[in-house]
Amino acid sequence: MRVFARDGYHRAKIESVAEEAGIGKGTVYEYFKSKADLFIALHDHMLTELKSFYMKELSEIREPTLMLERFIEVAFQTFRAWEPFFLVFFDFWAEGGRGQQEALLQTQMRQAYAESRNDVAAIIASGVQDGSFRQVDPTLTAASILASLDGLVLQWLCDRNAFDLDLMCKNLTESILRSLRP
Amino acid sequence: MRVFARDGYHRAKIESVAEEAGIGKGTVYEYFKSKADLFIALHDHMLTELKSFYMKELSEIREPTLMLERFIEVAFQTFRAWEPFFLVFFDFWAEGGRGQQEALLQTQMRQAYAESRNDVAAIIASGVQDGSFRQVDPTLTAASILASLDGLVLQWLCDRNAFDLDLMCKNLTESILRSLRP
DNA sequence: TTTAAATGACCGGTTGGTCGGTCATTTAAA
DNA sequence: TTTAAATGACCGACCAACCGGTCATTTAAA
Repeated sequence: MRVFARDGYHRAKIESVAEEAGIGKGTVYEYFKSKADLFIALHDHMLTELKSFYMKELSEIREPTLMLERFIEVAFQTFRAWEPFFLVFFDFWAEGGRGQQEALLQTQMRQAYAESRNDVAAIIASGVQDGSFRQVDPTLTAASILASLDGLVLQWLCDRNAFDLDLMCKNLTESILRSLRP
Repeated sequence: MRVFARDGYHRAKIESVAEEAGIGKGTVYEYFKSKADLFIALHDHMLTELKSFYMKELSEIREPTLMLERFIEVAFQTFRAWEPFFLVFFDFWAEGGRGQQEALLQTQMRQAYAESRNDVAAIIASGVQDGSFRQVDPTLTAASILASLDGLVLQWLCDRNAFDLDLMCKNLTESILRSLRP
């Protein structure tokens, strides 16, 4: 993760990865078939890690509004705390977005996105159900909330002075909750 | 643009670019110092093109609400119409997001982002001024609107079946306008 | 002693960039 | 008007660096 984050997928050398891991280059190939395979494994691993973090932080909350609030808050926390993590996403997007090569990566990204949308959509739907939120399409709304978050990391990683993360978190939470008010 | 969109920056061969342009490989180097130089020139060109398109579509509108509505609509139009254009953005983000290499690209991306934020912020600010919108921080709000749009192209390009663009456009417009209502 | 893991020197394919040379067009001399 | 010189856009064969992946050898565990 550190090497891919620093150098990007294509510039990253297997030898650097080995070095960072404190092993020999050949040893990398004892565990991973190829560079692409290693990259995909990293993608898997990161998504699992991220998801389990969210689960832990949200597990005890039941109320839709609070859940959504907390979800956004946690997202912003991860931006700061797992910066290299998100830098690698640049490459996942670049590689997986283009179907041509790395079809497997694309498939996994689609699944992961779909899963995230469903998770968030479930929160929205329950809020619509119990009247906390107005009637909206849960999936579309979930997609656009995730999009805001993705777009903001992107913007922030490109220029850490673009905006203050805490202020942005407040601002975004308020906007989203207002847009969902019945 | 076509070659970079299809193959991605790193996989794209100068020879392919030359071929696509119907010229010899050596000729490319008569006009561009290096692959990176060509890429940066493309970035410049695309941003100019995009901006002039927005200007044309928005020039006659004065009312902030209508402007914002139209802005989002135009954004969604460009997603569909200029697909390869946005595919290249994957690589701009991946290359420019990492300061290490390609420092020039990063600088230009930061400027471009800042400029876009300012343009949108101006619309928001005028809406706040004339009472169409509630009191919000124009820059933060502009950043998050742009983020939504960026995030949505990303998601849509990764999986064109993720959601319907027209429905999403309607949904997002409504959400944003609601969140800005006084 | 046997087996398995680890290693890094090495190989070969790939590709960014170079360079000597060609040729159509323009300039200007005759 | 004709001819010759000058120009520079264009070309692609070639070079050298780089790096993913292999494998014969070493190390160490069982």
